[in-house]
Amino acid sequence: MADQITVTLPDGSPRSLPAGATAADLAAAVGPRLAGAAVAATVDGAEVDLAHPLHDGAKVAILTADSEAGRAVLRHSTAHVMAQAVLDLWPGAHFAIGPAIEDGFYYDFELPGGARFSPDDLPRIEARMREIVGEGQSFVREEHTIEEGLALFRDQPYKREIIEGVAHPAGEDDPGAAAAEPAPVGTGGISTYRNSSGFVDLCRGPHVPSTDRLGAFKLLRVAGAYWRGDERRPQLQRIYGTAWECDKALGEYLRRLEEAEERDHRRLGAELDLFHFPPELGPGLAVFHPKGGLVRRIMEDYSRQEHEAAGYEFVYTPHLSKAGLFETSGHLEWFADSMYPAMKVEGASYYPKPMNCPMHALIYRAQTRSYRELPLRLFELGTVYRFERSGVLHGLLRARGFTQDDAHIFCTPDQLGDELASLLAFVLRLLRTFGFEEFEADLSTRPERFIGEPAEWDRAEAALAGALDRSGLEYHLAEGEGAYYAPKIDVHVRDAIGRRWQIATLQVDFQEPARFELAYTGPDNALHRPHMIHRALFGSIERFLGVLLEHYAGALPTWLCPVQARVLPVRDDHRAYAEEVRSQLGRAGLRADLVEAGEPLGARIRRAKLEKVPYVLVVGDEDVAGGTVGVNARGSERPRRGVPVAELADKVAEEVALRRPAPAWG
RNA sequence: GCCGGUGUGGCGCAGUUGGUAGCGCAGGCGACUUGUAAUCGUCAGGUCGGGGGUUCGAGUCCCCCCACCGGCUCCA
Repeated sequence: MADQITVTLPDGSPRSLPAGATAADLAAAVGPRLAGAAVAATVDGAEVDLAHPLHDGAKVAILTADSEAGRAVLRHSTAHVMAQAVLDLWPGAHFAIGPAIEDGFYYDFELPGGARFSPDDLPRIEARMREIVGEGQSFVREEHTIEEGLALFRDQPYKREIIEGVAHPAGEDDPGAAAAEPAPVGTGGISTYRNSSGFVDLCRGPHVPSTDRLGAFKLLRVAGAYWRGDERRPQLQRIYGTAWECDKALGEYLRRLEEAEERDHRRLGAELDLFHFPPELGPGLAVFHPKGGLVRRIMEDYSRQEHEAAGYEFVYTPHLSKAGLFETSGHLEWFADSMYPAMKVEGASYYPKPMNCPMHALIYRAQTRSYRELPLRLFELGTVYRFERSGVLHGLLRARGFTQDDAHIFCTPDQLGDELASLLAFVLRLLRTFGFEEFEADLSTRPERFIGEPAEWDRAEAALAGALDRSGLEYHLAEGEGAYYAPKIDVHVRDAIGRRWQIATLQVDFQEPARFELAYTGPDNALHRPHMIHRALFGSIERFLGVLLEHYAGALPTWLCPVQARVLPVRDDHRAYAEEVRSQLGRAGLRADLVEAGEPLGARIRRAKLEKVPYVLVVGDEDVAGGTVGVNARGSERPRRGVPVAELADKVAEEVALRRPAPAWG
């Protein structure tokens, strides 16, 4: 009826438009710059194409390419163009799903005749994509019935399967389906996008109006990926790519990838002579060299010190156990495939332990316990062995042998809340000491397969949630992600370049105490079942060191450095003074070494820098005369000359004592 | 485990259409004695991840295995 409609912009201001106006019209009405940057829109919170007609009273926001939501549209559209290119180049190829992901996109394909992509195919596909982009093909949305959709994709089994899923929502039978790509519209129909060349893809949208809006993209790698994430289903060929709003943003992203590569802890571990994985030992088994051993020992000593202060008692348990222990705990029933197989000795089966908890339960059970002893906190740097599948190993971050800073807290139901709250505080304090500032937690709840009673799980989950609420820590609910015996809180950190690492874990277990028949005598003189908290703060020492190396790009805080200072005499005749400086630093509790004047000073400085030594100390004529050193601190612009040795020693010793994350003079 | 890729002296790399392995760094030795990211010379070091095959002859072609890398699946 009315010729005009009124819509509301994100800032709350109303805007009148002719009836039938689209989101693109709105963008144009606001201004040419917005019209140029627009890639899609949201109407009442739902994402739509720019060609979407607006209704009266709609709340509309224009999505631009430089926002996260806008980039997601861009990436999704780029994925479609990639699919179009692949289907052009491999007639008869099947295509499956192609969503936007963080920093990019992928699309899964199945090539005719079981063919596979090779890395050489990526440039060919990219070239075809650039042609499509150059042609400025429009994305045209169409709505179809299920029947029409099935007919349209008669040669595309994966698309048909998705459509069937829309027709008959499987719900809980098919959890993987919706995860990767949102269902292509809900109720009884599907939507597609047709490019002007005739390429049609099943898709919920929205898309950019035309392929000419794309261009800052690059295909990165090919990989195998199971259809619907199910390893019993066919494995498809996945191509990963990245796409950005402009070449500059693309370039910055590619540089970030290079930077991440330079931070690779496996590479740093070799360069800094910290550890390696000898093939003779087998996959996933590391040895620590003297320097790596030193870093590790400092970490472990610090951990022990903090645990002692927090009321933990130290225990030691063996690496092996007879099978019965892991039958009692349930590990053999649940994780036998991920355990090293048994060795048979004297008619018994012995397994390397995959966890420490059953042994700690035995220590608890070694005597009758009174409520007065609780909470009982048993701590161990316990080395465990897990037979991880060969394809998942990843340096120290995923190894087959590793050491947990593991503890089990046995407590009464009344004590649970306070224990959990103080544990969360403990974790954050520890992680801050190691230079992490941003934390996120996941609360993982009862999985589909579990032991025990749902009511117990509910109580355990409530205890964890309560502790999180008290801590003020931001957290996400990870439903069904708990361990088979307990719900858990996983604490993640963000590293220096924004990557998220899972570090600590904290689990409330009502099951193992029952399986091991643990008990304590209460004030009522009756037997009660204790609760058991499993917790590891570093998680794995090895893994945590790997994360630290990536976080600091190998430039560890001074307190953790194997060599904290290196003294370099300018000439041989400064050697005696240099030795005096070195030993003075040693007396101040610092780890300092000395490199003689066998090669030019510049070369020695360069080597020290490559080894990321925090303080390079040069001593020459002036220093011998004045009792000073030249201080070249890691990360500083220029060296300082003439610093009194005592002053330097004090400053660095203080930095170490305070465990500062970077050289004080940096 | 699955898909793809890679595997040459401690490390980083070169090795044309198959004809019996090179370079840089690191290391040893010698010289140089040096004020803030690579001094010069010299020596030594590999049979080319392992095994099998094709060939007169294989680092270079084929097969099997192993390890590593990138993903997928998994992660108590």
